[in-house]
Amino acid sequence: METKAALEALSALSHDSRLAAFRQLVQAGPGGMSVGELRELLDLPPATLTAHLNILRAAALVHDEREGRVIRVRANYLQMNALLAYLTENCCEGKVSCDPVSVCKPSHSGASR
Amino acid sequence: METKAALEALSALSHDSRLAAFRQLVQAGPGGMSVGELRELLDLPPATLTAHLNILRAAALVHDEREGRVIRVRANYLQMNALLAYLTENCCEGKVSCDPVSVCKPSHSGASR
DNA sequence: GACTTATTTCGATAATTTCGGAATTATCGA
DNA sequence: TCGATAATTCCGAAATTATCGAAATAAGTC
Repeated sequence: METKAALEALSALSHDSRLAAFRQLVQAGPGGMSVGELRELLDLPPATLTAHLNILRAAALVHDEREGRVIRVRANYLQMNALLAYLTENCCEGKVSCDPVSVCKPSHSGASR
Repeated sequence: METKAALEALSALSHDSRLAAFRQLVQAGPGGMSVGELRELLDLPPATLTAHLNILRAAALVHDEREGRVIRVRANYLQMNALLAYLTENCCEGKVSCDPVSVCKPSHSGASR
């Protein structure tokens, strides 16, 4: 991951509602959630939620898939892990335990609902 | 770590110069760097760098210590790890490999230059 | 004390981000 | 095709954040 992408991901996450949304999705796992479920949980006006989702999307922190009238959103674990790795890169002059971060993977890639 | 602190850390890191500064410090290890060294590396006017450092300080992402005329700044690895842990908390409904993050520790706490 | 270097605070201007109502697009079922 | 539901785009006022010169503070040297 290069700096630009990391910055985009970090600014995306540096907002109350977006951080909450992302964490909900991370905890929801590979099944993700619909925009509507998210909207209800976070209690935001639709336009506001969409604006936030667009920022998370642009940062590639979430994925989208339309399922009929509903849009299903999922956390992008690869991008999340890439961000964590970026932050800790070459940590401590390489002298200490600084393995490349490997934290969370979606169970089987492409798992559906 | 609670949400408020995580948010503060994320916004602190979501800026070009601050991210660069923090990563320099992470890579510098427990020895840290002086504000002056940082200023030269990042090529920023003193007032601007101080403003950024104040934000990283408020977020507890860095520590300070005055050494004579110089101020030595160090990355706060505990806070960094807490942030990573916060982001991945309860990842994937606990179904997959989601161990609490443990990424980087300062070699011996309190090591001085 | 006078001088030098290191860093911070102040404060004013400039740039960016946030919010959300209203209008719009997409999909489905009848 | 019509009506309902889901989600998005548009856009501009309000709030927040960034930038940095100039003045101030801190510490060391002579």
